[in-house]
Amino acid sequence: MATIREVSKHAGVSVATVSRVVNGNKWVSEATRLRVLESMEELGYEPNSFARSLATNRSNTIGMVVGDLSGPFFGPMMQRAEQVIRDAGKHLIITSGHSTLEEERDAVQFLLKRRCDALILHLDLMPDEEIIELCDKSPLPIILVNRLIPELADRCVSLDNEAGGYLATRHLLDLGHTRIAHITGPLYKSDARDRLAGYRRALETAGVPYDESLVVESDYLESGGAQALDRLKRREAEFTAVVGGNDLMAIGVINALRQQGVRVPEQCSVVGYDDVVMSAYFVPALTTVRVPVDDFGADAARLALKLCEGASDTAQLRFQPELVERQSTLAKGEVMAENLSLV
Amino acid sequence: MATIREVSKHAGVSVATVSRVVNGNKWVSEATRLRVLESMEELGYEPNSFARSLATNRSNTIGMVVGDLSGPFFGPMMQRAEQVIRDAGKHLIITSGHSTLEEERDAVQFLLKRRCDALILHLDLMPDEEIIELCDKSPLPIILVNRLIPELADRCVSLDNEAGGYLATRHLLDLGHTRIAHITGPLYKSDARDRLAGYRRALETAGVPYDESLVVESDYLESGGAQALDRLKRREAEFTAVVGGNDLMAIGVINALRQQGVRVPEQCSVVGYDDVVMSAYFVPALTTVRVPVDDFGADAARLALKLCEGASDTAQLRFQPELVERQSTLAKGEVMAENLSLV
DNA sequence: TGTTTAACTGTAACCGGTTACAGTTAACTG
DNA sequence: CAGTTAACTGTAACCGGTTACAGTTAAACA
Repeated sequence: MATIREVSKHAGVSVATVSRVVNGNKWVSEATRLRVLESMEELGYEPNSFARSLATNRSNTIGMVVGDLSGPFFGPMMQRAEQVIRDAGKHLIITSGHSTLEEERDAVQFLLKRRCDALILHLDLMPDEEIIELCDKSPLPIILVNRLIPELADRCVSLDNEAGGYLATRHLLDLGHTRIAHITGPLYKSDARDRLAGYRRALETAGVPYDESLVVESDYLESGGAQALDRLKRREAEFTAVVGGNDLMAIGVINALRQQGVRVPEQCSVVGYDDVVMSAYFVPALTTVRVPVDDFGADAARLALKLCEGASDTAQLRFQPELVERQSTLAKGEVMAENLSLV
Repeated sequence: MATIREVSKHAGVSVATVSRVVNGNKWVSEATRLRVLESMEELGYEPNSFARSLATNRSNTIGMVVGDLSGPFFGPMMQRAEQVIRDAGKHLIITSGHSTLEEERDAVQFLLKRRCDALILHLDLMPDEEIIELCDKSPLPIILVNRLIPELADRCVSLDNEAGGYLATRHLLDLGHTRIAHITGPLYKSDARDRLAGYRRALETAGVPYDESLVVESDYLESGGAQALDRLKRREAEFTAVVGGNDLMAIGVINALRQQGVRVPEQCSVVGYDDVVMSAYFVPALTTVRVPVDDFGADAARLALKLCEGASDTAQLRFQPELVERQSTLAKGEVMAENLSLV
């Protein structure tokens, strides 16, 4: 592979001039530029990215940490982010946090060693303080996705989860339901707490008393949805609708209800959260809260690129959730059988 | 950030010695090693990966091209590959081919410029000859995933699609079906052709004549499944079962059948291909052919790492498909209504 | 005792770019 | 016409590692 010195010799100019041509510096005469380009072509010259990075101290790489490379949630986010970053001529390195704190730290350190130009992080488990310290210490721009840390608000791309919880619950209230169960995600995660807060606000606004026995904390997994339903049953809770903390748990709930002979949505309405691809295919198609993960990806990438350029006038990026009505919810008036009791 | 020279000064040794310690070279006395390690610790030294790459001409990076970062198919593959590669202390750079030939070429060139140590490619559109030429020209190891090119067999991690097509069809034959439609993927793709070949072999083996009018070429998309069904209908084809070229088309077919009032599996059995996550959740849960994409990822990564180390004694990695029986197929004896006719 | 050899360490030349700085024109200004 | 400036080009130092080679020491061997 040809080097810049070979090209410079071939074209009869200095290496500096070749470098200028390669980097589009304007102080090169048209004649020289053409001669150099010709030589480059002829020798099949490709700049060595290692040398370039060493000299400029920029890797032209943006690092990304996601919880899971295979989950339905992150796919669209990565897709759009990669698109944006590649269009800018840079590379995206993705690593997975695998949903353990240790792995999350690892993944971040891994990317830092790699001297990425910026980092886009989706961290589930790392506590706020640790992230704040991380941002303070590292010299490179760091973007947080799907998480709002007040101290770093202008580095966060997030969704208003409180509003999402409100929206889901409000939808059921509007349908006439008043006994509404809520299966939350792990409450050490802020998104789960926020959704719960939205659930409570919706009830309050509608004048429906908050009933602790209708709320179960779970784990965002399908199996967790089924388990949570089991706990509600043991509590002898009565309800005609369920707000799932995410789509997977909602699907778990529906499957478990079905096994118990309860028909959805006729006897019990269920709302999900995330609008994962599968939700549209599931039967009954899931009514859910859409989280614009793809926009997260695109905006996080754009923000990262901007910060790489040295910009600092960043505005907080906060998205509003939307309700997607499908077939898993029904007005209480249309409930066919008597109210559901799992006792 | 401390450099190797600062560390060497601090420890009172030469840069060569520090480098030896960092790289685990054995010709260093224990005392010196400890002194150097202490200095490294004290100064918070981290080797500069650019400089290292420049000097060694290795990037410690493996590049991967997939059709789509967000699809259900590639997720598990990336997940496992990343795991394996990170455990080896290297990085994975993933780029997406976005299902156009132009983008596929782009993605590959992008990674080559980056001077990855090896490439793992899932190419849908690039013709065999171009890939062969690519492998001949580039000095680095290239692994092909989900594709078998005879000339490069020892570089391919693939599935026996012919066997898969056979398996799916055989399953339906075993259930007593004889009028079995097949909706193929685009026949310029070898996997679609192979599955079709398997379909034919199964019929032949069972003594059922091959009927061209039962085969429709489509596009691997859900909408394509519905369209294909439409074409069968217009042909006035009669059948009691369908072999889908992949899960998405199978789901498209089932949804379309349902809209026409045909019940699945009672009136028509449908088999998918891929065993995408969604298939288990779909109602009826899809009977399908499992493609071990996660193993593709892991094995491709391992193979890539091995080739990086200079190994050359590679054996071809060919997986056998498995049938996953779920609820979308039923014995013909149990067909409730009369045979299905869409006329 | 002289010679070989193993164990360890250092010097300096690379790897292939970028870029500060200096130098050379030629046009332009006062 | 001297002085300034814009346009262009080259030299060489630098980025921060790796590693060939040479040098030193001390133990092992003949």
